[in-house]
Amino acid sequence: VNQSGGHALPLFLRRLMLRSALTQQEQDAVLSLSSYSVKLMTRRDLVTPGERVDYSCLVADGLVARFEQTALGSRRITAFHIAGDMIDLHSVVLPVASWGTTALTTSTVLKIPHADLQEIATRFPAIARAFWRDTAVDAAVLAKWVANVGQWEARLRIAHVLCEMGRRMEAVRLGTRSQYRFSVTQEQLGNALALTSVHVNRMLRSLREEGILTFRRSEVDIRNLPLLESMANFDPTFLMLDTR
Amino acid sequence: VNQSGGHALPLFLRRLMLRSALTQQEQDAVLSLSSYSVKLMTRRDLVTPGERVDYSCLVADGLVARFEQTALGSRRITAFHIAGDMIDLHSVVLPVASWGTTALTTSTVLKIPHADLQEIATRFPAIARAFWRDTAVDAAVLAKWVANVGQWEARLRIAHVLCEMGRRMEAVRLGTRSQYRFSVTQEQLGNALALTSVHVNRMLRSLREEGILTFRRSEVDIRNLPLLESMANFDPTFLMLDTR
DNA sequence: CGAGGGGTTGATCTCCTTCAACGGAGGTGG
DNA sequence: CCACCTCCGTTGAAGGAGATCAACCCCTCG
Repeated sequence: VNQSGGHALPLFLRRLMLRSALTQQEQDAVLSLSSYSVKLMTRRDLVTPGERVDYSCLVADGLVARFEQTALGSRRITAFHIAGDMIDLHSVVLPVASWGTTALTTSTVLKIPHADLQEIATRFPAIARAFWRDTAVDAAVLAKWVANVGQWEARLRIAHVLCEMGRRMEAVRLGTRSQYRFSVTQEQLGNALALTSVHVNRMLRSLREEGILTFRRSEVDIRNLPLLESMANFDPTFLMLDTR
Repeated sequence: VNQSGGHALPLFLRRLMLRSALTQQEQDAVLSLSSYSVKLMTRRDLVTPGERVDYSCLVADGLVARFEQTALGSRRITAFHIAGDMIDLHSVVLPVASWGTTALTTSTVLKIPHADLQEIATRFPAIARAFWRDTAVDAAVLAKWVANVGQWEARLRIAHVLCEMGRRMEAVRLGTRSQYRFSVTQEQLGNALALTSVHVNRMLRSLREEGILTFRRSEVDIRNLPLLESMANFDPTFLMLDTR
């Protein structure tokens, strides 16, 4: 109960407060949530699709993906989650998730009982609103992905995701918007963007050859961020990371 | 205030209650929400992207689409909304929407002030939870779309959407899961599915020639629903329309 | 009756997939 | 400590699903 990974709750609170104002009392309630920490190896599933859960997962460290799965077992990544992200806040109100979550790298995750989340949401309407708001932002990001995957050619899709991740990394101080660690394989990146790993590789090469960015050994280094953002038509407002 | 389109609130309440249990008192609170009804012609925008709104939109009649828009003006449909759908419940907690909404056919929409929605959500935690849950289901549907658009070839994407709309139409008694009115042009359907209208046309033809379904003059008639659902890998649970 | 939007079909082109091979880095066991 | 193994990245060649371009049709509405 509130063992290691103790940095995650403050991080989560900070993210909540980027989007919602909370009183000191409400902040304390969030910080005193009980939790237990779980360490996951690469490729370990955290939640399998259709499973009933009674806790939500807060990433303390590492990289976790949310995915859809068909009856045949094929998976499609629909979201990447980094430290400070509550992956499945949704499950508080939808305990039988339609999606699954899996660790892309060795990760530490805090499991927080639904009962506790529900309790503080009921006690503090502002917290309920903050949770609801975070779920709404999540939907907005997914809507952007639908548009992104459906609308543009491979290079621009890759560009868009790398812009998005940069902003999110920066918001939790895991790097800057143009330099950060992103431990996905080209295969996984392609899976999320509806591309084959072969084509992801070729497009990364073309971006590299044009001096726009490099992506080697999990390190993203965007050399020409304004160009990348403009070609991807990237507009960060949908992330709701610096508004109030 | 609560003029015509008066059937919409009961429809909305029924949909909420498919997913959440509410006491009589809570039900009354939902039904007595104030609203004013707006009639929209085809291709009229209801909310433009980036606009600040102080009301949410409940579809009473017609077909409304939610879309993403780039700086250049190109649009991508990310959701279809039918009677009983609260299109942008999200905007209660995110008043500056990142998306827009537009009428695909002549439609009637009830605008419900955020202040009122917020008020009943604060007064009744169960209603707050029901709203939050609906937002979570919306995210789940979007996640399915990400996977659907990214994963399968054109025929199967079309099949999947037609299965989805059938279930939703049936849930609000606008038809059956295999026969319903869906007033989108092939252009709009393609826009939502990342396909050109030309290719949508060809795929609909191939589905028709194989006796699986017809889609003429806005009327969807699925002749072989089991086959369609299985080829699209359609699993209706993500819609949360018959669970509790 | 004319105009315009949407549906239908054909021909060509292209972006991306598929298949296949090889290389490099890290990890493991002898 | 080195050999082996496996996963991932890299590159080439060929094939295909869907886009693009361009007609023509039908229906509706003014």
